[in-house]
Amino acid sequence: MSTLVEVGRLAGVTPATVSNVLRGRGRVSESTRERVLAAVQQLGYRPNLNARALVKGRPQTIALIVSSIANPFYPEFALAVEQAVRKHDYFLLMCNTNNDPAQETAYLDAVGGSLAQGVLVMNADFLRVDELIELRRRNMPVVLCMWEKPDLQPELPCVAVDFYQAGVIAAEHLIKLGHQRIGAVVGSEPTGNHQWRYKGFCDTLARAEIAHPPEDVRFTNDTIDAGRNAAHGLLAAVPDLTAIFVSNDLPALGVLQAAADLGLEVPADLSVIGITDIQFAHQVRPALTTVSVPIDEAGELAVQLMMEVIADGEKQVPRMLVTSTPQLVVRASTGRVRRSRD
Amino acid sequence: MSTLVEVGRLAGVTPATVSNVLRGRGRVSESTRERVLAAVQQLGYRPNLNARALVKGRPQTIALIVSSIANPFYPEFALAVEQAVRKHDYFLLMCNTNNDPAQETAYLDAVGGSLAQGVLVMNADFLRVDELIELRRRNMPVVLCMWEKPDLQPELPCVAVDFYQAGVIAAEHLIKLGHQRIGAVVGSEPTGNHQWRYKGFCDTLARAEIAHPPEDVRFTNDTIDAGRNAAHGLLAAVPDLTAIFVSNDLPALGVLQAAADLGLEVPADLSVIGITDIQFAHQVRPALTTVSVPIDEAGELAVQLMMEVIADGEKQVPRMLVTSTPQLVVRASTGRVRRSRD
DNA sequence: CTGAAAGCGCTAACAA
DNA sequence: TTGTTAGCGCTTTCAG
Repeated sequence: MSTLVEVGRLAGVTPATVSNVLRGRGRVSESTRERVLAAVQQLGYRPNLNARALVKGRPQTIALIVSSIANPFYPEFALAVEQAVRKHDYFLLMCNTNNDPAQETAYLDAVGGSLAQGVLVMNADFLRVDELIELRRRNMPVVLCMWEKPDLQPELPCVAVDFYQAGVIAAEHLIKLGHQRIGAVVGSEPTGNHQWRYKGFCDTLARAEIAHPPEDVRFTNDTIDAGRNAAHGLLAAVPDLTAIFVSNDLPALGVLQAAADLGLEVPADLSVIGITDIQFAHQVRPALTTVSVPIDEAGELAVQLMMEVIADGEKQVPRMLVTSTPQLVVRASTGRVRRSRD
Repeated sequence: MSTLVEVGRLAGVTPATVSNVLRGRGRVSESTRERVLAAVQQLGYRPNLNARALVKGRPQTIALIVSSIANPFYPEFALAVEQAVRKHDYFLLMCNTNNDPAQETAYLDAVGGSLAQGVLVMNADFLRVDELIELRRRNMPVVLCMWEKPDLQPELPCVAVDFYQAGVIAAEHLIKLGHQRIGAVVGSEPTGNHQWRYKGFCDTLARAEIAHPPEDVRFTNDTIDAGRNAAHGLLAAVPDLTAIFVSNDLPALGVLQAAADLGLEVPADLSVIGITDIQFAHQVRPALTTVSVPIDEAGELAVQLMMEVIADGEKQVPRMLVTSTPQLVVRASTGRVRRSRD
């Protein structure tokens, strides 16, 4: 690993000059520039990013904290974020807390130790928000990535997706198809992450004067297996459901499986709709009808907001960027009510 | 962001002493230790990792280069790597080249500029291996993560998975079920990444004296869509296939879809087997029979090898760590030959 | 247009 | 047991 002074020595100039030609600062004569560039080439010089980060006070790194990359939604988002971050010449540090508070603390400490210039946080739920606010107080830029409630500004800058509206859209679709008894599988606690989606769904049903008694809903986890189990329970308890609203695609895939297990035809016997539109949604059979959320856009906005926050420095006023509205994507898992099951 | 000197000032000692208590080096009296710790607490001090990296010559960061995190296999592996890396107190830098040479070069340059202490490379294929060897010559530890040919040592240290054997296992399973005309969908060029898997398959067929003419194979890409299209073509051209070997789970999922499209019952009309056992393999219906490769183990071995290489310093002898053998996982997509299709 | 010098925050001898 | 010193590789005034 050669250094600036070695390059300088080879080119017969001082390190300062090398630094200048390398970043196009200061006026340098054509001849020295060429000599320097040649030396750089010859030595295969690469600037030491740590040294640079040290003198600049902050590294060219943004951390993305997610609870688990195992959920296929996160990689999709992480990819979007990474691309966006690269456009601004930053690097992405992946931080999987894996729902482990110890990991999370370790990451936050490291980031606080200027391992990164800012933190993008995916699942504010799984993190002790206090720690984030604490971090922010230390002038560490923090941006929340997937705030689910656009009409409620959290204490930190965030990118919001209108998941309430996604719930509304899903419900409207089902209602329009003539469904009158619609079950729900929610991939979180009643007061958890998915509550707004469910609320959008419920409010819409109420507006259409469609009954939705408490036994028609199951609260569970955000996984395929959980979705399948919940659907089994739900369908056993309430056999005359003709449709199920699921708060996320992953459990929706599980509901689809439960239908298959029970010999139910989708959508003839049962319609299923999810939310998010992860890649796999259109790769299962029957392909999943869902309400797509703008993942890439959210990633880009998050990074954009991060850049603003970084630029603003001290006066980090909490701010919210809202993505475009989720969109209905009709595929094969929803259809008109045809007949009641026997 | 407070610094060592500030902490020292508050505790009435010099930065060196603070450094010592913080890392348990040198003998420090109990009383000063306590005073220092209190000061650290009070100021919320976090060591500046850049400064540390600079003086130590290398940061606590390992880079993982993958061609695209969009392929669901990579996140699974990335997760495993991240966990392993954390166990050694390193951080993981995610580097998605996205099959873009410019990105790749940018990453490699950055890593060369000591953004990371070592590089884990997922898809040696997509990278100009020369660049990696060049990097290694600069004393940058490089480890290849998923070498497919255990009996051929590449020029760099690597973790190998016996994919040839995986092909053998898949073929044996199909043969044992009585299949005599077995098609193949390979998710790479004939000389690409998946060639060894396919070779294992072919050799096994030959050993069993089962014919496998060239028209029974399709070479395509490693995606669901590609698998589906290839299967459509294959089944149209060779209708009397009773089973299809697929070199990876993703295209195997596509083959399953093609079967559904064509009204073929799996496995009654057609058996399908994949390789890898990604999470989704058991979450589609019919669940995919596959040959599982030890993803977590590969991740751990890769990191372990990386630690060795880092410790060894100069004398980086190329070395290979081989994971345990892939295992047959029988699910619902393969079965005995029942009848020929009409 | 180029050089000299200081300093980012930390660690690691070596002194005291 | 603690302090002093030097320096990691780079950027950035400020002089020349």
